[in-house]
Amino acid sequence: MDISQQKKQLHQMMEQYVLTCRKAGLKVTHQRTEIYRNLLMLPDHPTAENLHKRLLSDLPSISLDTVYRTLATFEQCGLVTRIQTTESQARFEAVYAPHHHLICSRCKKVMDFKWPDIDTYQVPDEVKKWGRINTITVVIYGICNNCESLEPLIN
Amino acid sequence: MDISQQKKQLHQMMEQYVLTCRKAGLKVTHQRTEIYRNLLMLPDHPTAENLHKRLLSDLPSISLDTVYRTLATFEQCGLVTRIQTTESQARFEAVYAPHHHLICSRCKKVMDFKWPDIDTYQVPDEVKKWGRINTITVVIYGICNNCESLEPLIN
DNA sequence: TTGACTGCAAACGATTTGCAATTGC
DNA sequence: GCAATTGCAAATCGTTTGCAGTCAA
Repeated sequence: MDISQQKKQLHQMMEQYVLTCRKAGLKVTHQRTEIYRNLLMLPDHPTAENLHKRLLSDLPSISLDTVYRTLATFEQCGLVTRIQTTESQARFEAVYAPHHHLICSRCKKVMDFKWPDIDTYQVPDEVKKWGRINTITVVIYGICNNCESLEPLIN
Repeated sequence: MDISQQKKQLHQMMEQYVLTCRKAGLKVTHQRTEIYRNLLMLPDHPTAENLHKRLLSDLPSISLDTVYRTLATFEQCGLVTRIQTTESQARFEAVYAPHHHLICSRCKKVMDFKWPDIDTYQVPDEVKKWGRINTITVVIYGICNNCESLEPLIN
């Protein structure tokens, strides 16, 4: 995808965001808009703190609690997802398409990947009997190439 | 599996636990043993607090920080796994066999299920290129039958 | 104009830590 | 006996909340 097309898509997502806010009765504030745009432009699963630090250059007075509050609000109206992790800090991402996560056990970075086939596979019977299934997410743990080359296994 | 066989298996796991502690240079204390036994006997993915409350009947003086400390120690030597959740409290389970999780979005209860076939499926190329894969975990979100029958969707 | 939203500071819940007493090896 | 482990209390971290001023609609 070329740059101009990316811009177009970003623009569409931002318009969609405004509509979603309107529908939910939320005011479209400067802070909220920048938080959402930042999540879209740098889709690297930041923590609330990460996000806050990045936003300070554009919004020098934005407070960390606004970031927390906004993420909680966005989560409720389905604009943002809280990612499952074993870390103590929560990570967030803008909702855009079903996907799965690759997590590096060393650097903790989360990478997205698509696995459309997963939905075509038959889940075990015990799962079907358990209840109504909503989403199937795959989380793969491993060591990313970068970490593998940086840190030797035995030192 | 009948009761006597279950007892036998529990016994084996406890013996294995002692060996793992020895190998890791950990002392086999009363508290550690009871924490591990409790995790094995009630494999319901408790939080540290859940676990602490249950242990109080057998060990009236055990402190919550010991439970936390012990779980962290067990995690490091591979006896226990910290489960990925979006909740603020961490959940734990004794490590015994590869499996996946069914999480009810309403009651938050976690159920285990096996899906041995998952390992035979081909992961996407981008995953193979990312690095060295360790474990593949599937997390399915949905509503369990119990919650579905208890709470109506619209009220 | 007005209620929703923000920044501030203070509270909160979950988890971790320093320390002296205790216990397994 | 000695180092590792525990219980206690206090500290810490991430997150949430009450409040008074501010801003989008």
